[in-house]
Amino acid sequence: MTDLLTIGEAAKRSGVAASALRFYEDKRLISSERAGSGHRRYHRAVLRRIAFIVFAQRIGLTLEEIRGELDKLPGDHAPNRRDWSRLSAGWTSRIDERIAELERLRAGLTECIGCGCLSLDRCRLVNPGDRAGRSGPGPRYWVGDPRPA
Amino acid sequence: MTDLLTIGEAAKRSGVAASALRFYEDKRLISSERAGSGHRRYHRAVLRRIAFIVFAQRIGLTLEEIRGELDKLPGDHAPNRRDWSRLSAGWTSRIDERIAELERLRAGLTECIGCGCLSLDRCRLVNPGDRAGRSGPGPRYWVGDPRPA
DNA sequence: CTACAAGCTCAAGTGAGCTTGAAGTCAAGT
DNA sequence: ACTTGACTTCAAGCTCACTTGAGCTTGTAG
Repeated sequence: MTDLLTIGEAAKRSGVAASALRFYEDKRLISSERAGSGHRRYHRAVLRRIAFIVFAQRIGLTLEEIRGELDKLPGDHAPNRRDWSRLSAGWTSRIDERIAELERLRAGLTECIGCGCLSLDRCRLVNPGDRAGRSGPGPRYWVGDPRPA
Repeated sequence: MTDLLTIGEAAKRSGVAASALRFYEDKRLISSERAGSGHRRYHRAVLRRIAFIVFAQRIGLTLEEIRGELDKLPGDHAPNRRDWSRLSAGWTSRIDERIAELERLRAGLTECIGCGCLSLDRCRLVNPGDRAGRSGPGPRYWVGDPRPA
């Protein structure tokens, strides 16, 4: 047992399917070396990278965005504590905004739904301004959001 | 100006695209009558229904689930305050769970990322148990989640 | 009467994030 | 030598929530 992992081992340890790991590699979120056979060999460090990816996904980042973050990691040394935490610096506000929205929605459950104000043009809970962003279910351009060119 | 809306008016008032309204109708989330011409005519009440849909989506329900909720509305009278609020009864806990997760994630930003514990098999922040559900980005069966039969 | 905007249907396309299948290679055990 | 299982690539498939386009009809303003 060296400290290089096969894709199966990496999948098992991370809980992420091998097919997903190949997909991530294809999208340049992770990288591997190859054994003589052509089989992937992962450094143990890939596990932390994968953890970071899963973490970031839960927060709501797309793989594209996550790749952008990972690209900021230094290439000259193995990323340390500070390197990782720098990446997540901006996330707190993102989380805070989402929590704030959920709290407003929760308040609306008792205050707003069913009352006369549940109306898209009048109720601040579901007004178009709040519908920007992509944190809802499914990949869609939020109603009222201009599509990217 | 009767109290029946064309699809264009409904779209404008709700902020939801006409194509989406047709799509919702196709999926039986809303309904319309037809003018002699075959054009859709919506009752004003559809606006509240649409508001409910948008609201529920922000909370993280799929259209399928939303349809299930809407089906619970009484057919014998126009839904009133109580009818609507009954629907959202179970949502509070759903929101609370999601908020709790986001708070844990936020805590992890300062405590956990970059430290030795950012490891998928050890860190409670990103462990597989927390990865169930569909509240993240994109339609996917969360890693480790069994696919529905 | 003529534009032209708005509506219709139906099929196909989009995007994210994967999974699945086909067809083949490689490594280990019996 | 043979089987089994893990791996490879590449293309195609899948879900969700829509949007877009083609081709046609309807409604309205001048």
